[in-house]
Amino acid sequence: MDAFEGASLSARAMAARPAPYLDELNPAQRQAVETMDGPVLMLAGAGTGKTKALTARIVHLLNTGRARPNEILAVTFTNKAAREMKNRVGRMLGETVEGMPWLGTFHSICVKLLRRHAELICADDDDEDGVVEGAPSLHLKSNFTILDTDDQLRLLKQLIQAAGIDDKRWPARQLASVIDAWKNRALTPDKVPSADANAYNNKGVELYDQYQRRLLELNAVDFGDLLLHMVTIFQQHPDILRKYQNWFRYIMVDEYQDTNVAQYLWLRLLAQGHRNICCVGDDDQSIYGWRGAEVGNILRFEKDFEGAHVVRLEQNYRSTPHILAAASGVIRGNSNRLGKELWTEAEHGEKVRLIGHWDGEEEARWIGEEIESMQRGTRGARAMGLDEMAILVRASHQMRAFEDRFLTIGLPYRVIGGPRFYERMEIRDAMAYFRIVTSPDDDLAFERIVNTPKRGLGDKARQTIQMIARQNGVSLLDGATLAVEQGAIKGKGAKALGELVVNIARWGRMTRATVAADGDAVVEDLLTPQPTKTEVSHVELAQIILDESGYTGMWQNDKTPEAPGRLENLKELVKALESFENLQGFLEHVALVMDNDSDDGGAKVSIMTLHAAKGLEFPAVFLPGWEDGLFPSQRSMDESGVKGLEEERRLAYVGITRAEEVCTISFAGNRRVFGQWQSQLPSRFVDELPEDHVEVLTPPGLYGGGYGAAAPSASMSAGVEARAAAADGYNSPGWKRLQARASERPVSQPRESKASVIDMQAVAAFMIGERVFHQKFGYGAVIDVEGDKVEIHFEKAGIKKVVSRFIKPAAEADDVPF
DNA sequence: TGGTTGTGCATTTTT
DNA sequence: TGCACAACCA
Repeated sequence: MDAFEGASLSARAMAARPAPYLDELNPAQRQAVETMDGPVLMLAGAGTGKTKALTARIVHLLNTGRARPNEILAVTFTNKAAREMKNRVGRMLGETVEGMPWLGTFHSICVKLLRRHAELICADDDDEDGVVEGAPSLHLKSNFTILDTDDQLRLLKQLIQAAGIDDKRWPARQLASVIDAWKNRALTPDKVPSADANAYNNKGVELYDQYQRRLLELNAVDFGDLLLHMVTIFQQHPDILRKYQNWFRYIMVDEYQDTNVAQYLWLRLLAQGHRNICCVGDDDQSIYGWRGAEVGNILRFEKDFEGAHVVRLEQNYRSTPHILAAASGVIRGNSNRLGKELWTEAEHGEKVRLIGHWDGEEEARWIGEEIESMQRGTRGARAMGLDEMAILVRASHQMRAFEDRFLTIGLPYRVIGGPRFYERMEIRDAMAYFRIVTSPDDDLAFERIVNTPKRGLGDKARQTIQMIARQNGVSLLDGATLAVEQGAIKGKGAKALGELVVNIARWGRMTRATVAADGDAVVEDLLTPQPTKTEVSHVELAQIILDESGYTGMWQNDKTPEAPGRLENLKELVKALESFENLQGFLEHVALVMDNDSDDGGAKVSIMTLHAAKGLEFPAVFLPGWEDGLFPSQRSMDESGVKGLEEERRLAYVGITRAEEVCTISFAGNRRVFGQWQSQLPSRFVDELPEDHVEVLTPPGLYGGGYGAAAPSASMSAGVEARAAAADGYNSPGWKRLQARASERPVSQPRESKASVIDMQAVAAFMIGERVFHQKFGYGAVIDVEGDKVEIHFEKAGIKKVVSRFIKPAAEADDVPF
């Protein structure tokens, strides 16, 4: 079956004349839709109807007969966005959406393409004259498996060990991220610039090379390869590139600000011919710099594609003026922008609300109650449903506080973007079973399941299998068979392994039987007698595999609290099989298609990270945890400096602009970090909120009432006055002044408070260069002061960041000069 | 082999 | 604080 075949809706779409969808657009949107030839950059702010415009453009292309559905390449970043766009196109056309095979994520499209050309990826392919001795040159095969992060780590770990590198000092995940970054920048091992060569203890490139070779041996690719391989193929095979350039007559890219170098190259190669490329994006919403996205791509679009039309979408249909103004105020702090001013016709609306809390738990408690009262309609103009509210956090560990709280008060919630369904351990185990059954060469799958459930096969047994397999040049599964036959493995393990091998072979036969039955054997079925034993559907077979292998049993006997959930997931997995023809088809699609959108009814509050919230909108949004170090994240600032800070600010912008009616920002004075209580300063972004559009709320509990003793722990129990002081400092309009004072005051001052009392005002009482003493780290010199955190170069312990109340001026600690 | 205990470290963000 | 991994013991 060729994906290039025409699609059913094309004929009708092309015949259609009227274009009612155009009437629904505003002038800017309409311009973006009707500028059909040549490069177009649609600069679309948050909530300006860019998806609508993009969809209309697709429909218009079809409607005017400029392209057939399968000649349009439309790329999104998430499966969800792709699905949504398909649905919208279908709705606009009043047709089903089967006909847009090239609407999808970068990854899903590249999988399709790469399966057609996999054999072009090989080792040592440019050497014509016999280089390889003995070893046949390796080619990728079209049935390659896609490595997930876990497999990738396992593989790298093996390589690191083989290279004799101390895994503790250079963990595999570090190598993984180095390689990942290279792939994002479209750097194959031979192209890694020498400036990067010292990455990973100078062994980075070498290991990268070995890793790629190993992947080829395993007939596998990782996420980055999907794109990178396609770029390589396009670069090395102009004829193939030309074929696709001609085929994809129109190219559309959503969220262009998030493209990395590899994606950018890929797109540029494809668009080179006709240059009918339309990119949509918002430089202010570029929040994936950390995984290689280059805001530069959107900033230099006009240079890349000369004569590009730039259309600005600036009318916002989503939020109230106050919310919009607050977001604009924050994003104004960034310097490198294309510049857009969003405006709205909406008039009324609440100001953005700001509230400070004593600690993270109180914050969760307050938000919980606020949600309940909004639900009842006691607060604000109308009663809201739970699914109209969302809590957006910076880092996923912040979710815990809310989950705890909501569980105790019985507030239904849903966490979006947790570990994806197919990434869960049990799902991957089950998939590994399916994989080894359908393709016995899959060594990764074999490794994963040999001893799951426990079969008494430990490290030694596995090494033996490895060895035998390598000696005979066969797969691990065959190696295991040999090992059993030769008696290389003894005892319980041998028996269990023997059974496993036999079972896998048997299931494999059953699979092939079901494939045949599902296939085109209708006529033959009438002629040949029914194959008696093979009358199982692939769904039943999957169940049989899981049951007979003992995998289901393993979880049934497991008494940990997660076990029932895992069994539930397995059931779901088996159910998901129903929509596929056979196991093989399922395996090909699952990794890229399945997500955990389990819409198990009932209105629920959504909890998610800011990243996961991009593209979504909610009437009411809570943005907790606006504290320096948490948001903006310390790490982001440490690693990428101003660039990092600007990305954090864009994240703040994304957060605020998710809100339609009510936006509530909050921060806590104290937070538990690694089980330690730490005092926090409000985020610098809080200061950047324009005062006229913000209402500062007073937290409950300030006047003695409210929540009783919320003292976080005995040692830190601060007593009423400190608490009141904290709350007062933050929530009277003085919160801004307090911060100003703190930052103006890197001067050494005698501090009055004792360390046992939390005093918000006791911040930053040290001077840069001052010699200080710390109980644990000893003596050191102050390098930097930031809020109440002081960065110190300790003589013994190196550079550390310490909360100021844990250090003393060196003179106080010890008068003896050094 | 497999289970247990102990240590050290960690929290961004994900197709 | 809690998880992951390593060393240890049965």
